[in-house]
Amino acid sequence: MMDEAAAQQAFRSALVIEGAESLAAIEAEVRAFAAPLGYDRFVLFSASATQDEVVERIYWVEGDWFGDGESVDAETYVRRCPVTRHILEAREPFFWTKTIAKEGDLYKIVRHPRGQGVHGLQIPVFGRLGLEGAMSLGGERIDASQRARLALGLIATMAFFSARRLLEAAVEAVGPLSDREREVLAWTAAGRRQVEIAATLGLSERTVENHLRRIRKRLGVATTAQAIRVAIRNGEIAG
Amino acid sequence: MMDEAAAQQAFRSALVIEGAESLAAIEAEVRAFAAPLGYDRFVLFSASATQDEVVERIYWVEGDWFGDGESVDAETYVRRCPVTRHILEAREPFFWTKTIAKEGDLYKIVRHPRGQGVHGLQIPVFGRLGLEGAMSLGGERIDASQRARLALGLIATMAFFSARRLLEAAVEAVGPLSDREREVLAWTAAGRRQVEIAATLGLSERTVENHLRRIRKRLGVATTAQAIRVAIRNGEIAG
DNA sequence: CTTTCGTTGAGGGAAATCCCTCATTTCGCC
DNA sequence: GGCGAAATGAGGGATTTCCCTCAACGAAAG
Repeated sequence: MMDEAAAQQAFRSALVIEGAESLAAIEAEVRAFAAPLGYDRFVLFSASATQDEVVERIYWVEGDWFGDGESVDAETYVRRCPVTRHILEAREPFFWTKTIAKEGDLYKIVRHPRGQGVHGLQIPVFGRLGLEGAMSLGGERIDASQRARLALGLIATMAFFSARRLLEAAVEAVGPLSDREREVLAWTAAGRRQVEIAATLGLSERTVENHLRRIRKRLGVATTAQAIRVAIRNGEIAG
Repeated sequence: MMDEAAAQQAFRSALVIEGAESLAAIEAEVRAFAAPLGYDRFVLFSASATQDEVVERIYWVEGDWFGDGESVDAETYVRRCPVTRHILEAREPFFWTKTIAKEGDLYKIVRHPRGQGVHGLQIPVFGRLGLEGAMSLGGERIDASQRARLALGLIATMAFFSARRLLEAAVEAVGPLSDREREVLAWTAAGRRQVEIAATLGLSERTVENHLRRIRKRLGVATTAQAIRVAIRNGEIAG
């Protein structure tokens, strides 16, 4: 059970993670903090609520998630795990339990995991565009206290943003849209009007309008509404 | 400066706030936790990047935010404060400083507030729909350490969700769309204009327009472009 | 050093959307 | 039978978006 020192350690770890300069450093810190609480399986990934594929990109996967002898790879496992899909409806971190039944694995969202099997904590990470990522931690004898939930929530959120900062920086500029265009479109998808976006970004209405026209042209669509869908499909903006 | 006991207290307070049954209880807990850190001014409100008004509803305002003798009410103050608007661009909690210059108050976003004037910490709160609220804390001699930032971030996030739970009883009833509405929206997402959809479905332009308005209302969004994203997110239409 | 590209901004006008209210019909339900 | 919700449609006006062209500036690329 988390004590005073652990509470202090949570903030210390969060700061270390925030300033981390490599994914390995993040992993090490998370591992070190979570191990005493009984967690020894980790998954960290970016996500979006876009239809089928919840999981966008997996940053880190570690530990014995599948029962031994399973032949599925980590990626497939994460993507099809029902617990992963549940973050679509989740508004906050939640515990889950996997029990092995005769018909196969049975996953359940629970308030207080106990008993046999693998238990875990799934932490959705929200940002300006809604669901942006998540972290899942698991183990067989975990600290499932409310305090652990809060502390791991803090750690996981920091880990996600920090990992994304490190990993997505190099990969940026993939799509045909420029940064500015993506920004304008993201705000449009968020429901803001041209004049509002202009105010927010410190531009003239004209410029925002010009950006949007350019966006439509680039995406080869007729209307802005369609541009939203195409952009989401292409991963240009978050779903 | 936050010590071990304070770290422990942060989690304890967060849990108290999570389980609070009245706004007063939340306020008391936040006050109690923040006071030792030098914070004695508070604002808690729901916000949205999808409306013209950033601030939607103010849950709690307390403390001497304006210099004495000011005649503006709290609401007006919060709504027009430049720091408040900055949460639109923020991705994480940030410190700010208000210095009193001859030409009026000068607000600045800073990393380490110091010196004369009122300092504060603004904490944006994100949820499934992106920016959903924020909390601002201020004082004249505040603990602006990184650890305090994390702890107050935790407290503020919890305070917001808890306050909203109490005050916005049956909000967020994102009702499902009717078949016809879904059909109209699907065509819209496909890039068709209202008049084209009317022709395709054998309706009048008016009806298509009325359907779209109803859709926006149901999804609780401001523009059709936003409706596309929200509908995709909810699985109403294909992404 | 020239060209390209991204970003910014504008004029002028056409087209489309959005907003309010009101009304009719159909359909399932108690 | 009456009641509410969905679907349909309209009037009339206010906003907003969209389209075309033109132009300047800086940075990066050739």
